[in-house]
Amino acid sequence: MSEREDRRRRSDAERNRRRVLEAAAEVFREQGLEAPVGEIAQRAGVGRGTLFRNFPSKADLIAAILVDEMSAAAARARALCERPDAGAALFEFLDDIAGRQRADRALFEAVADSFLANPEIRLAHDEVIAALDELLSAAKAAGAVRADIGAVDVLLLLKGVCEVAGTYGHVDPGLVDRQLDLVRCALSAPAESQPLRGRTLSADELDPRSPPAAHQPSRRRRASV
Amino acid sequence: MSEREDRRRRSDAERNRRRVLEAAAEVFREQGLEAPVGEIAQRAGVGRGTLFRNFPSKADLIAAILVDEMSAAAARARALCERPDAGAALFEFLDDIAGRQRADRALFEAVADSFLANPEIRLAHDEVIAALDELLSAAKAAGAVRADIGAVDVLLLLKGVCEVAGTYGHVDPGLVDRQLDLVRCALSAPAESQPLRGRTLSADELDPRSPPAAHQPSRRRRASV
DNA sequence: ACCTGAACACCGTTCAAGT
DNA sequence: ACCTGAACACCGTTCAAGT
Repeated sequence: MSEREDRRRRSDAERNRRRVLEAAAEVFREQGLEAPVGEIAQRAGVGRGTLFRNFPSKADLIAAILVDEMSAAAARARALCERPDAGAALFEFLDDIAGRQRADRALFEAVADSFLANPEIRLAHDEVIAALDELLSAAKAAGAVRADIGAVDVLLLLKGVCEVAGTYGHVDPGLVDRQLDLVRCALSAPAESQPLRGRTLSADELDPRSPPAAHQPSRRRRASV
Repeated sequence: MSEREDRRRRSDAERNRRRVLEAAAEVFREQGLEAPVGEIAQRAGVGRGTLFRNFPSKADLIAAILVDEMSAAAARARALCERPDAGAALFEFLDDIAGRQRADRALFEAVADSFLANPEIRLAHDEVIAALDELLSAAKAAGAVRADIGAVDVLLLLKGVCEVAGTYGHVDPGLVDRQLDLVRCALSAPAESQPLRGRTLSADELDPRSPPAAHQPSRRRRASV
């Protein structure tokens, strides 16, 4: 409770931390994740040592940015849940994410590596899945989406499109829209016509460290439907 | 024509080149593309200089492997064209590629970077597109696939699934099958129900260096239908 | 407490010296 | 001609020395 004296120094450090985060987001957006940390530190106006004091490794820095962007995405998804047309809301979310990926090479590039290790990423990821699940449930209820898929299925399809968007999005922007339309076809196809192999996974089961899946949901996290 | 004397020396060099290629494919398959070239040279039993004599850069080495695998994939696709059930043949090709990606992390990881620059990759890529186009035309004629998509559309969907397979394929193998089933739904959905935005691209238009697309096919390369 | 930049380790690439 | 490994450049990370 008595942290009055610390404030001054901490605020300096906190300011540096924020500067590094902003510079990193900027540099990664422009150059991709291979950009050297030296440039980030330079643009943030701090020494390299300060960068590593706040983020023990480059991967941690990337993860921190990813957490921010995932939380923001989850918030946007929750906002879309208010929309009257649930089907349109879901597809608008997919368009939204893919559009951002087109402007920011680094966005989904980061998803590949970091997931497993970082617990903060896990939390943000769960948040995204929960919001997407809500959107999806409403879209199913509205008859806009087939009943036999889950939020993880949708997220993986989206990841695929974003990966393509990162590679070819700058060649022809319409290409991403087209891929998304195809995903839409897959999601709205009648479930009876072509049953899917396997089953939808829970967010937990995507974590490689989790045991082979006991097949029983351990704790029900209900999305307010 | 008079290359008798050279043969002896060349055969040594050629053997080294092949050893490097084999070692590289092995190492990349096991460790991904970030594996150090030093280990490749060591496993091939040559000095690092020899590796760089045959492949001016690590990217060139990766490209060489990719060309081999793409040519092989194109050959398999052409073989599938003989099948009586054209729809099944197309989807078997998709399963085949995705299955290989699951076993070899590096396979599609390489696609992202190298395409643009390397002309040999362009040739192999065109070969894949041509074979896929043939499979696709037959599947359309058989009524198994909608008429309004092209080979590039299919390839990009496949790339998306393979990207996911590379990241999560080891968590649950069935996940990849499921994603492929969803792609299948997208491909076999009736074209009338949900028209796609944009238009399908030609292989040339995927090349970022090619001009903004004159919209007129410069040279008709007919696939023997 | 926090900051800094010199120093270290690692990896892709080059090249002088060998045969 | 081709091979080799020492040497170089670059980048992530650490740490002794500053304030």
